[in-house]
Amino acid sequence: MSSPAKTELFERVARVGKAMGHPARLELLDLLGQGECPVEPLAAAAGLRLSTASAHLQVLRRAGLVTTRRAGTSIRYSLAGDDVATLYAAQRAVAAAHLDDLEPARRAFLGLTTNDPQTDPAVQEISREELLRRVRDGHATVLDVRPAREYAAGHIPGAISIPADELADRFAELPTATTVVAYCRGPHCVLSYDAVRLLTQHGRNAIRLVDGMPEWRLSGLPVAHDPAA
Amino acid sequence: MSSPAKTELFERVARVGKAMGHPARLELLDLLGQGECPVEPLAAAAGLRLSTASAHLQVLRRAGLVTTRRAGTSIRYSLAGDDVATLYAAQRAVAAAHLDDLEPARRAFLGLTTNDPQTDPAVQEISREELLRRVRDGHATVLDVRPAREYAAGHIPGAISIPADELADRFAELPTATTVVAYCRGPHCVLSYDAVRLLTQHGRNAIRLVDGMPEWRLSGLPVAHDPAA
DNA sequence: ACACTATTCCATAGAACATTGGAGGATGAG
DNA sequence: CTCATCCTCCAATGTTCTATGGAATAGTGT
Repeated sequence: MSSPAKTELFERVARVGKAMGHPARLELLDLLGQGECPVEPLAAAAGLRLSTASAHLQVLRRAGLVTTRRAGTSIRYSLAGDDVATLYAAQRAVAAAHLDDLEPARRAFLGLTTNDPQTDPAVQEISREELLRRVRDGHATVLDVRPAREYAAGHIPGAISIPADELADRFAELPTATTVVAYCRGPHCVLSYDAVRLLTQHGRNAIRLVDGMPEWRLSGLPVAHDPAA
Repeated sequence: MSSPAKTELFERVARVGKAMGHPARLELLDLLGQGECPVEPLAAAAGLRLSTASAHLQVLRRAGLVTTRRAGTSIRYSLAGDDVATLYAAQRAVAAAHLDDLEPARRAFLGLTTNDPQTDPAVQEISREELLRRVRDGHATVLDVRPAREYAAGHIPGAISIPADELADRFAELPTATTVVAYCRGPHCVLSYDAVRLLTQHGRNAIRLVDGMPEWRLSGLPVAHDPAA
């Protein structure tokens, strides 16, 4: 009954799902959502061997989710389009809505203690609109705690870049009069949570922007690019 | 470097992708997009053995994509929410946009000959808005060619139900003065293509509605439900 | 042309997945 | 109570996927 042509058609669509069906590949998509990147830094950030990361990237490429471009001696991977970032966000949303054990895992990973991010004593969040309001009124300093490469690939206009692992040594660069609004890669990135906790422990007013850079961009808000390659 | 908590978090999200990474499961999602349904008709429609279909449905259920409800002696499966239908549509869109061999496979399955559905001599399509306009002006008869069960679970208001396999015997029920606009399950369903070709061969004015029932519903347009269970 | 570097390819072993037929469970009908 | 129906669960098989370390490759810069 099942025609081969039908199976073949659904198999094509399934290739996309299959590619998004492995934790390592989802993490690579998460990282690529920040901007194009060579293989080696991707592997390092995801905690993968180089050959493993390369193999996963091939799967993503064959599924049409990422593309490559040669830049000098290295090969830069990037998402094949905004629709891929949107698909990834939709999958996260479905998982969050219908899987009972996702939110506990998320809280465990991010170091959250209470159920509601709005009432967590350690890390509170504001919306993108609220951030824009506070910046306009001069009450907020926007802090990008992602690695320098990702900041360079695109960041919120006016944001200061202090990668999370340098934050403890670079407090001085942050003004004390305003609230610091930290952001990072997105809802599954620990960097801004750690940053807000660190700043708060040192008596600063610090808060987190909901989501991260890809969601900012997908919302149609402006993105600043570093002129440096 | 890769924390177990991080892998665990991404694994949860990957479960959704993995569930959408098999052609049979995508077809089941496609069918469930028409409305809730017991296992046996699903298996029959997808061309699967009962135990195979059941196993796939368990995977979908564990991934949070479908839910079950007991109705007498049978168990009705349905999509866990509109977000699942949206995710499925997004995955189809990404596959269509970035996979070179999807469109050929689609055309082969649906029996299309030219690249552009608007110029295909056999099957032309109109938008949902155009359908509404024509119906309002009395120039169109809407025809639902899906199985009776799916029509009963939700259909375009005013549509006539003639399942595709009965169409050849039931021409008489269709008015001759208006154009027949046939619709079915969606862009990966062959029923309305076959129906339009059949009607056209018999000298009727027939045309296809773009996409199908789930996309109509997700567009926020009204859906009529059969009072019968 | 040379060597260098970033990345892919390869072979393999182990893990996860899909299919199948049949046994087992729950529900409603008689 | 027993039967019939509908579905799930199970165990076994074959298939596909993943990780790994090392070899191979392909552009680049000198």
